[in-house]
Amino acid sequence: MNLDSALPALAALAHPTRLEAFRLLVRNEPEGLSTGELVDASGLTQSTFSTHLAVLAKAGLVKSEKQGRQQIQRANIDTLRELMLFLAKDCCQGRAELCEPLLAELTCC
Amino acid sequence: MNLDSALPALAALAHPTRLEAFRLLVRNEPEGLSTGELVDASGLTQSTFSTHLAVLAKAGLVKSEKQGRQQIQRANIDTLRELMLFLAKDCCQGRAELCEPLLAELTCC
DNA sequence: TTCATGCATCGGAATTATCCGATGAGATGC
DNA sequence: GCATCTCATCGGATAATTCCGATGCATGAA
Repeated sequence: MNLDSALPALAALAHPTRLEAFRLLVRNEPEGLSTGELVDASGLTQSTFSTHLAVLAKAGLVKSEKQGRQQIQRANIDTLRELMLFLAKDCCQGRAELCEPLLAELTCC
Repeated sequence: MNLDSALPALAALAHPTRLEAFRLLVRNEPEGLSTGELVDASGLTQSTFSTHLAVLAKAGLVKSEKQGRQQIQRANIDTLRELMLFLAKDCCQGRAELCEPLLAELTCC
């Protein structure tokens, strides 16, 4: 993950509909949810939500898979991990004291 | 950090100029940099960069302090930590196996 | 074959973001 | 007082985002 791949990921998450959808998918790992279920949860139109989903997919945060005539969506935790590593990297280089509290709180969960 | 505070933070970082400025401030902790130095690094107009800085400040990612007639900007690592915790929380609840690789890579730095 | 379902994509309208130059406010130096 | 420096804010132009209904394209059922 570099600047060019972190920016689309951040932009994808910087929208209430997309952030909610992504978190919903994370909570539904590893089964995933169909696009229709996500549409219902969003309260938006099917076409509108479809474009949001495309943004998440283009950023690598969501992977989809055909299943009959449904499209099953799954969160890509690897991309989330890489994004967090990218954000944390600058803090940690040469000054671990900045990231230690972060690690302390992360390990508790 | 909840959804309403995470969204402005994500939106603030989802712009090349702001992400670069924030990372530059993180690397310059804890001294900080003046607004003018950040403007020079951005290559943008002073007024344009000032609005970007206001976005970062409003999201709580940057704190500023007067020093003479300069404004010293500093990264707020607490907000970054809270944002990362917010993003990681959903992965970890009930399924530590999703976040373990993340922690493993974070502890190495 | 025919019909219905699930989803992506197109066209267009409304909103928002981004950028710049110009101006204003506060602090410092002469 | 007066000029200068540093930065925030205003107006306005351009570009991007967001949203919806309509359409198209598969898949599965009748």
